[in-house]
Amino acid sequence: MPSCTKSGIILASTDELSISKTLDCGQCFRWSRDENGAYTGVAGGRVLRLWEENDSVFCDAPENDLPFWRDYFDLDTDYISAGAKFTQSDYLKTCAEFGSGIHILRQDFWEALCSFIVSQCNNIPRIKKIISTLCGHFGENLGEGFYSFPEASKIAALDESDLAPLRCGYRAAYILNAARAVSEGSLCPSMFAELSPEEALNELKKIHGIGNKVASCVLLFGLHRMDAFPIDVWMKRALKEHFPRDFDPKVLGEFAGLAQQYIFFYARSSDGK
DNA sequence: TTCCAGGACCGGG
DNA sequence: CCCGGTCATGGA
Repeated sequence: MPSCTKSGIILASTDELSISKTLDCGQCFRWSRDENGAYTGVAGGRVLRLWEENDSVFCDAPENDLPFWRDYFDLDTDYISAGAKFTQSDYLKTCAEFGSGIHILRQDFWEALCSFIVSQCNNIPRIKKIISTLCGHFGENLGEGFYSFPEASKIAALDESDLAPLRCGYRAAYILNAARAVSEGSLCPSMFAELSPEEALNELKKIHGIGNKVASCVLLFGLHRMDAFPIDVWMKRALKEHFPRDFDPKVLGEFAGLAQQYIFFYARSSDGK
């Protein structure tokens, strides 16, 4: 992509970070790939374009935003070492190898919360479509067709009829409910700092519309609690087929959530998505 | 037409 | 604690 390189700066090596795996593994819903393999998306009210070239990941971020994107892509965590610990079975090793280059993004808490409410009993293309519509209707216009993820306070002020264009069905009430909790401050990221994994899970599940799975996703993707282990229909199938009946994710250690993402990505990929 | 998708809630056993 | 029904929507 010669047109990209003129203003590109290096974000990471392709050994550290695979942008295609990281952005298409199902943890985020606001990135899209163009015909050249470059990705464009929005996070933190910023638009970013990034691509791989000559064993490096380039991006078009302004210099001032580099710290933000380094944090977002979690570039200060050693994923190569973390992934190398998953040697408990050949299947797990296969998944870890297949998913090498995946990073767990440090996404915004409210965005992850809202996105994974939308995700329930839904498929990924439609989740993306609903979130795109949500941002287009209620986010800030960032130019060139991009919109920020709307603040919780903005959504909290709406009612169900305002969310009708999303076509998200019964999830609309859940979105409003969560938005109000975040907006009022009864639910905020800092309140989880001192909580054990179980306590944090239970705190999130107090919100009507958030159960075990969505809460686990919020912990992993919105609070970067790497031990969280979301189990959806794909994970249930994989666990049933490749793990003992009494399998406890705790045996996978502090990065169990990364293992979960390797397994999820492998299961979906080998099924043709 | 029926089944499925990164589920959750509710009632009853 | 586990079970089945129900909750919208759209694509296969």
